[in-house]
Amino acid sequence: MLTEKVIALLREHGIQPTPQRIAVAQGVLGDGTHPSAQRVWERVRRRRPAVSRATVYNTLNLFAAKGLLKVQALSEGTVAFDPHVAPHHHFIDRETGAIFDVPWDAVQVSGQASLAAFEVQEYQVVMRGRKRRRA
Amino acid sequence: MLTEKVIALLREHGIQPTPQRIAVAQGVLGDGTHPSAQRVWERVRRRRPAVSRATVYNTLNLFAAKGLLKVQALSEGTVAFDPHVAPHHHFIDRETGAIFDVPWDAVQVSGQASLAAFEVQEYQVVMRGRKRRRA
DNA sequence: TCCGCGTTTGGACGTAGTCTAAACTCGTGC
DNA sequence: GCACGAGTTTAGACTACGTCCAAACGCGGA
Repeated sequence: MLTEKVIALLREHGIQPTPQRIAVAQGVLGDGTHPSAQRVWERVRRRRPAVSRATVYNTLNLFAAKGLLKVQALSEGTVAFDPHVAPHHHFIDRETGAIFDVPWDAVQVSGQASLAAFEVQEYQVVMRGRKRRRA
Repeated sequence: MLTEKVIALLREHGIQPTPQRIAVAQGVLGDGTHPSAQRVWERVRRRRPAVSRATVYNTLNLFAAKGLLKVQALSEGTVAFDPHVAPHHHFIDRETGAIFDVPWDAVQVSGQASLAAFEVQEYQVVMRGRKRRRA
Protein backbone atom coordinates (compact mmCIF):
# COMPACT_ATOMS: atom_id res chain seq x y z
CA MET A 1 0.00 0.00 0.00
CA LEU A 2 1.19 3.53 -0.79
CA THR A 3 2.84 5.23 2.16
CA GLU A 4 0.63 8.29 1.72
CA LYS A 5 -2.49 6.16 1.89
CA VAL A 6 -1.25 4.37 5.00
CA ILE A 7 -0.54 7.63 6.78
CA ALA A 8 -4.03 8.90 5.97
CA LEU A 9 -5.57 5.65 7.18
CA LEU A 10 -3.69 5.77 10.47
CA ARG A 11 -4.77 9.37 11.07
CA GLU A 12 -8.39 8.49 10.30
CA HIS A 13 -8.22 5.96 13.10
CA GLY A 14 -6.64 8.39 15.54
CA ILE A 15 -3.19 6.83 15.35
CA GLN A 16 -0.10 9.03 15.25
CA PRO A 17 1.89 7.86 12.21
CA THR A 18 5.52 6.92 12.87
CA PRO A 19 7.96 5.13 10.58
CA GLN A 20 7.61 1.94 12.64
CA ARG A 21 3.82 2.02 12.60
CA ILE A 22 3.79 2.65 8.87
CA ALA A 23 6.08 -0.33 8.36
CA VAL A 24 3.85 -2.56 10.49
CA ALA A 25 0.75 -1.32 8.68
CA GLN A 26 2.31 -2.09 5.33
CA GLY A 27 3.26 -5.51 6.60
CA VAL A 28 -0.16 -6.52 7.87
CA LEU A 29 -2.85 -4.56 6.04
CA GLY A 30 -3.69 -6.12 2.75
CA ASP A 31 -2.30 -9.44 3.90
CA GLY A 32 -5.00 -12.04 3.49
CA THR A 33 -3.10 -14.84 5.24
CA HIS A 34 -4.04 -13.88 8.82
CA PRO A 35 -0.44 -13.58 9.99
CA SER A 36 0.75 -14.05 13.54
CA ALA A 37 2.65 -11.31 15.38
CA GLN A 38 5.87 -13.26 14.87
CA ARG A 39 5.26 -13.42 11.14
CA VAL A 40 4.52 -9.70 10.91
CA TRP A 41 7.71 -8.98 12.82
CA GLU A 42 9.78 -11.05 10.40
CA ARG A 43 8.28 -9.25 7.45
CA VAL A 44 8.78 -5.79 8.96
CA ARG A 45 12.40 -6.59 9.83
CA ARG A 46 13.24 -7.29 6.22
CA ARG A 47 12.59 -3.65 5.38
CA ARG A 48 13.53 -2.03 8.68
CA PRO A 49 15.80 -4.32 10.72
CA ALA A 50 15.88 -1.98 13.71
CA VAL A 51 12.20 -2.39 14.59
CA SER A 52 11.89 -4.27 17.86
CA ARG A 53 9.60 -7.13 18.71
CA ALA A 54 7.92 -5.09 21.43
CA THR A 55 7.02 -2.36 18.97
CA VAL A 56 5.41 -4.83 16.60
CA TYR A 57 3.33 -6.32 19.42
CA ASN A 58 2.42 -2.87 20.75
CA THR A 59 1.50 -1.64 17.32
CA LEU A 60 -0.61 -4.65 16.40
CA ASN A 61 -2.50 -4.33 19.68
CA LEU A 62 -2.93 -0.62 19.08
CA PHE A 63 -4.27 -1.24 15.59
CA ALA A 64 -6.70 -3.81 16.99
CA ALA A 65 -7.87 -1.41 19.71
CA LYS A 66 -8.45 1.30 17.11
CA GLY A 67 -10.42 -0.99 14.82
CA LEU A 68 -7.86 -1.28 12.06
CA LEU A 69 -7.43 -5.00 12.67
CA LYS A 70 -9.41 -7.78 14.27
CA VAL A 71 -7.81 -10.35 16.52
CA GLN A 72 -8.89 -13.90 15.74
CA ALA A 73 -8.27 -16.77 18.16
CA LEU A 74 -8.84 -19.65 15.79
CA SER A 75 -5.83 -21.91 16.20
CA GLU A 76 -4.16 -23.11 19.36
CA GLY A 77 -1.13 -21.33 20.64
CA THR A 78 -1.23 -18.28 18.45
CA VAL A 79 -3.34 -15.34 17.51
CA ALA A 80 -4.12 -14.20 13.97
CA PHE A 81 -4.40 -10.56 12.95
CA ASP A 82 -7.06 -9.99 10.35
CA PRO A 83 -7.08 -6.75 8.38
CA HIS A 84 -10.52 -7.66 7.09
CA VAL A 85 -12.61 -6.06 9.85
CA ALA A 86 -16.08 -6.40 8.33
CA PRO A 87 -18.07 -9.44 9.49
CA HIS A 88 -17.15 -12.63 7.69
CA HIS A 89 -16.61 -16.32 8.34
CA HIS A 90 -13.47 -18.46 8.45
CA PHE A 91 -12.30 -21.73 7.03
CA ILE A 92 -9.25 -23.47 8.50
CA ASP A 93 -7.34 -26.12 6.59
CA ARG A 94 -6.75 -29.04 8.93
CA GLU A 95 -3.46 -30.08 7.31
CA THR A 96 -1.72 -26.76 6.96
CA GLY A 97 -3.48 -24.66 9.57
CA ALA A 98 -4.01 -21.96 6.95
CA ILE A 99 -6.94 -19.64 7.59
CA PHE A 100 -9.18 -18.43 4.75
CA ASP A 101 -11.89 -15.80 4.72
CA VAL A 102 -15.37 -16.90 3.75
CA PRO A 103 -17.62 -14.06 2.55
CA TRP A 104 -20.45 -13.13 4.86
CA ASP A 105 -23.09 -13.96 2.23
CA ALA A 106 -21.71 -17.37 1.37
CA VAL A 107 -23.22 -18.85 4.51
CA GLN A 108 -26.55 -18.13 6.19
CA VAL A 109 -27.14 -18.41 9.91
CA SER A 110 -30.49 -18.20 11.63
CA GLY A 111 -31.77 -18.68 15.14
CA GLN A 112 -28.93 -16.85 16.93
CA ALA A 113 -31.25 -13.94 17.70
CA SER A 114 -33.79 -16.04 19.56
CA LEU A 115 -31.49 -17.50 22.17
CA ALA A 116 -33.10 -16.70 25.49
CA ALA A 117 -30.00 -16.73 27.64
CA PHE A 118 -27.61 -14.78 25.44
CA GLU A 119 -27.48 -11.39 23.81
CA VAL A 120 -25.45 -12.12 20.68
CA GLN A 121 -23.49 -9.05 19.57
CA GLU A 122 -21.35 -10.76 16.98
CA TYR A 123 -21.04 -14.18 15.43
CA GLN A 124 -19.19 -16.10 12.79
CA VAL A 125 -19.16 -19.60 11.39
CA VAL A 126 -15.84 -21.40 11.88
CA MET A 127 -15.34 -24.24 9.43
CA ARG A 128 -12.59 -26.83 9.32
CA GLY A 129 -11.70 -29.31 6.63
CA ARG A 130 -9.62 -29.62 3.52
CA LYS A 131 -9.00 -26.99 0.91
CA ARG A 132 -9.74 -28.24 -2.58
CA ARG A 133 -6.91 -28.24 -5.09
CA ARG A 134 -8.46 -25.91 -7.63
CA ALA A 135 -10.33 -22.86 -6.39
CA MET B 1 -18.94 -39.45 38.24
CA LEU B 2 -18.70 -42.89 39.81
CA THR B 3 -15.22 -44.36 39.69
CA GLU B 4 -16.54 -47.60 38.20
CA LYS B 5 -18.22 -45.71 35.40
CA VAL B 6 -15.08 -43.73 34.67
CA ILE B 7 -12.96 -46.85 34.44
CA ALA B 8 -15.43 -48.42 32.02
CA LEU B 9 -15.45 -45.25 29.93
CA LEU B 10 -11.67 -45.10 29.73
CA ARG B 11 -11.49 -48.74 28.66
CA GLU B 12 -14.15 -48.18 26.00
CA HIS B 13 -11.89 -45.55 24.51
CA GLY B 14 -8.83 -47.75 24.63
CA ILE B 15 -7.25 -45.96 27.57
CA GLN B 16 -5.52 -47.90 30.33
CA PRO B 17 -7.10 -46.68 33.58
CA THR B 18 -4.67 -45.42 36.22
CA PRO B 19 -5.41 -43.53 39.42
CA GLN B 20 -4.10 -40.31 37.85
CA ARG B 21 -6.15 -40.69 34.71
CA ILE B 22 -9.25 -41.46 36.73
CA ALA B 23 -8.68 -38.33 38.78
CA VAL B 24 -8.24 -36.21 35.67
CA ALA B 25 -11.32 -37.77 34.09
CA GLN B 26 -13.36 -36.97 37.19
CA GLY B 27 -12.04 -33.44 37.12
CA VAL B 28 -12.88 -32.68 33.53
CA LEU B 29 -15.71 -34.91 32.34
CA GLY B 30 -19.06 -33.55 33.36
CA ASP B 31 -17.57 -30.08 33.72
CA GLY B 32 -19.57 -27.71 31.56
CA THR B 33 -17.29 -24.72 32.08
CA HIS B 34 -14.71 -25.61 29.39
CA PRO B 35 -11.78 -25.58 31.81
CA SER B 36 -8.18 -24.89 30.86
CA ALA B 37 -5.44 -27.41 31.60
CA GLN B 38 -4.26 -25.24 34.47
CA ARG B 39 -7.74 -25.26 35.97
CA VAL B 40 -8.06 -29.03 35.67
CA TRP B 41 -4.68 -29.45 37.34
CA GLU B 42 -5.75 -27.30 40.29
CA ARG B 43 -8.91 -29.32 40.71
CA VAL B 44 -7.11 -32.67 40.47
CA ARG B 45 -4.49 -31.55 43.01
CA ARG B 46 -7.12 -30.92 45.61
CA ARG B 47 -7.90 -34.62 45.69
CA ARG B 48 -4.50 -36.06 44.76
CA PRO B 49 -1.77 -33.50 45.48
CA ALA B 50 0.97 -35.72 44.05
CA VAL B 51 -0.28 -35.57 40.47
CA SER B 52 2.17 -33.62 38.35
CA ARG B 53 1.46 -30.92 35.85
CA ALA B 54 3.00 -33.01 33.06
CA THR B 55 0.62 -35.87 33.75
CA VAL B 56 -2.40 -33.61 33.57
CA TYR B 57 -1.26 -32.19 30.23
CA ASN B 58 -0.39 -35.65 28.90
CA THR B 59 -3.69 -37.05 30.05
CA LEU B 60 -5.82 -34.26 28.63
CA ASN B 61 -4.06 -34.61 25.28
CA LEU B 62 -4.51 -38.37 25.42
CA PHE B 63 -8.21 -37.97 26.15
CA ALA B 64 -8.52 -35.56 23.23
CA ALA B 65 -6.69 -37.95 20.89
CA LYS B 66 -8.98 -40.79 21.95
CA GLY B 67 -12.13 -38.75 21.42
CA LEU B 68 -13.10 -38.35 25.04
CA LEU B 69 -12.62 -34.58 24.90
CA LYS B 70 -12.53 -31.93 22.24
CA VAL B 71 -9.97 -29.15 22.24
CA GLN B 72 -11.49 -25.73 21.58
CA ALA B 73 -9.35 -22.73 20.65
CA LEU B 74 -11.88 -20.00 21.33
CA SER B 75 -10.10 -17.49 23.54
CA GLU B 76 -6.66 -16.02 23.19
CA GLY B 77 -3.79 -17.51 25.07
CA THR B 78 -5.44 -20.64 26.37
CA VAL B 79 -7.13 -23.79 25.24
CA ALA B 80 -10.44 -25.11 26.53
CA PHE B 81 -11.18 -28.80 27.03
CA ASP B 82 -14.75 -29.67 26.22
CA PRO B 83 -16.18 -32.99 27.42
CA HIS B 84 -19.16 -32.41 25.17
CA VAL B 85 -17.84 -34.05 22.00
CA ALA B 86 -21.01 -34.05 19.88
CA PRO B 87 -21.32 -31.13 17.44
CA HIS B 88 -22.59 -27.95 19.04
CA HIS B 89 -22.03 -24.22 18.97
CA HIS B 90 -20.44 -21.84 21.47
CA PHE B 91 -21.25 -18.54 23.07
CA ILE B 92 -18.52 -16.50 24.76
CA ASP B 93 -19.33 -13.79 27.29
CA ARG B 94 -17.27 -10.73 26.38
CA GLU B 95 -16.95 -9.51 29.97
CA THR B 96 -16.04 -12.69 31.77
CA GLY B 97 -14.63 -14.81 28.99
CA ALA B 98 -16.89 -17.66 30.08
CA ILE B 99 -17.75 -20.17 27.36
CA PHE B 100 -21.23 -21.67 27.07
CA ASP B 101 -22.52 -24.50 24.94
CA VAL B 102 -25.28 -23.72 22.46
CA PRO B 103 -27.28 -26.78 21.35
CA TRP B 104 -26.78 -27.84 17.75
CA ASP B 105 -30.45 -27.34 16.90
CA ALA B 106 -30.70 -23.86 18.38
CA VAL B 107 -28.99 -22.36 15.37
CA GLN B 108 -29.31 -23.26 11.70
CA VAL B 109 -26.51 -22.88 9.18
CA SER B 110 -26.83 -23.28 5.43
CA GLY B 111 -24.57 -22.77 2.46
CA GLN B 112 -21.41 -24.27 3.94
CA ALA B 113 -21.78 -27.34 1.72
CA SER B 114 -21.75 -25.36 -1.50
CA LEU B 115 -18.45 -23.59 -1.04
CA ALA B 116 -16.46 -24.39 -4.15
CA ALA B 117 -12.99 -24.03 -2.71
CA PHE B 118 -13.41 -25.88 0.57
CA GLU B 119 -14.45 -29.31 1.71
CA VAL B 120 -16.05 -28.57 5.07
CA GLN B 121 -15.69 -31.51 7.45
CA GLU B 122 -16.86 -29.75 10.58
CA TYR B 123 -18.25 -26.39 11.51
CA GLN B 124 -19.65 -24.45 14.41
CA VAL B 125 -21.08 -21.02 15.05
CA VAL B 126 -19.06 -18.94 17.50
CA MET B 127 -21.08 -16.17 19.10
CA ARG B 128 -19.89 -13.38 21.35
CA GLY B 129 -21.87 -10.97 23.46
CA ARG B 130 -23.41 -10.62 26.88
CA LYS B 131 -25.06 -13.31 28.93
CA ARG B 132 -28.48 -12.27 30.11
CA ARG B 133 -29.10 -12.14 33.85
CA ARG B 134 -31.88 -14.68 34.04
CA ALA B 135 -31.60 -17.82 31.96
C1' DT C 1 9.14 -63.33 42.88
C1' DC C 2 11.12 -61.08 39.15
C1' DC C 3 10.90 -58.72 34.80
C1' DG C 4 9.57 -55.44 31.46
C1' DC C 5 6.81 -52.00 29.65
C1' DG C 6 3.76 -48.41 30.03
C1' DT C 7 3.08 -44.46 33.14
C1' DT C 8 4.39 -40.76 36.06
C1' DT C 9 7.43 -37.34 37.80
C1' DG C 10 10.18 -32.95 38.40
C1' DG C 11 12.63 -30.05 36.13
C1' DA C 12 14.61 -28.20 32.03
C1' DC C 13 13.28 -26.25 27.95
C1' DG C 14 10.59 -23.70 24.25
C1' DT C 15 7.52 -20.25 22.68
C1' DA C 16 4.14 -16.46 22.64
C1' DG C 17 3.38 -12.43 24.67
C1' DT C 18 3.79 -8.52 28.27
C1' DC C 19 6.27 -5.30 31.15
C1' DT C 20 9.79 -2.00 32.41
C1' DA C 21 12.98 1.53 32.52
C1' DA C 22 15.94 4.08 29.78
C1' DA C 23 16.70 6.32 25.42
C1' DC C 24 15.00 8.61 21.57
C1' DT C 25 12.00 11.85 18.60
C1' DC C 26 9.71 15.62 17.53
C1' DG C 27 6.65 19.50 18.08
C1' DT C 28 6.20 23.67 21.02
C1' DG C 29 7.36 27.74 23.55
C1' DC C 30 10.80 30.76 24.66
C1' DG D 1 18.48 28.06 18.08
C1' DC D 2 17.61 25.61 22.36
C1' DA D 3 15.37 23.31 26.21
C1' DC D 4 11.42 20.91 27.49
C1' DG D 5 7.93 17.30 27.67
C1' DA D 6 4.67 14.06 25.86
C1' DG D 7 4.54 10.22 23.26
C1' DT D 8 7.13 6.41 21.12
C1' DT D 9 10.64 2.93 20.70
C1' DT D 10 14.03 -0.18 22.42
C1' DA D 11 16.45 -4.30 24.59
C1' DG D 12 15.97 -7.34 27.71
C1' DA D 13 13.78 -9.26 31.79
C1' DC D 14 9.84 -11.52 32.98
C1' DT D 15 5.41 -14.41 32.93
C1' DA D 16 2.27 -17.95 31.32
C1' DC D 17 1.27 -21.92 28.95
C1' DG D 18 2.78 -25.97 27.13
C1' DT D 19 6.25 -29.79 25.75
C1' DC D 20 10.24 -32.71 26.35
C1' DC D 21 13.37 -35.61 28.77
C1' DA D 22 15.53 -39.02 31.49
C1' DA D 23 14.94 -41.29 35.68
C1' DA D 24 11.87 -43.53 38.86
C1' DC D 25 7.70 -45.97 39.60
C1' DG D 26 4.22 -49.63 39.57
C1' DC D 27 1.53 -53.16 37.89
C1' DG D 28 0.41 -57.32 35.08
C1' DG D 29 2.24 -61.62 33.35
C1' DA D 30 5.60 -65.53 33.35
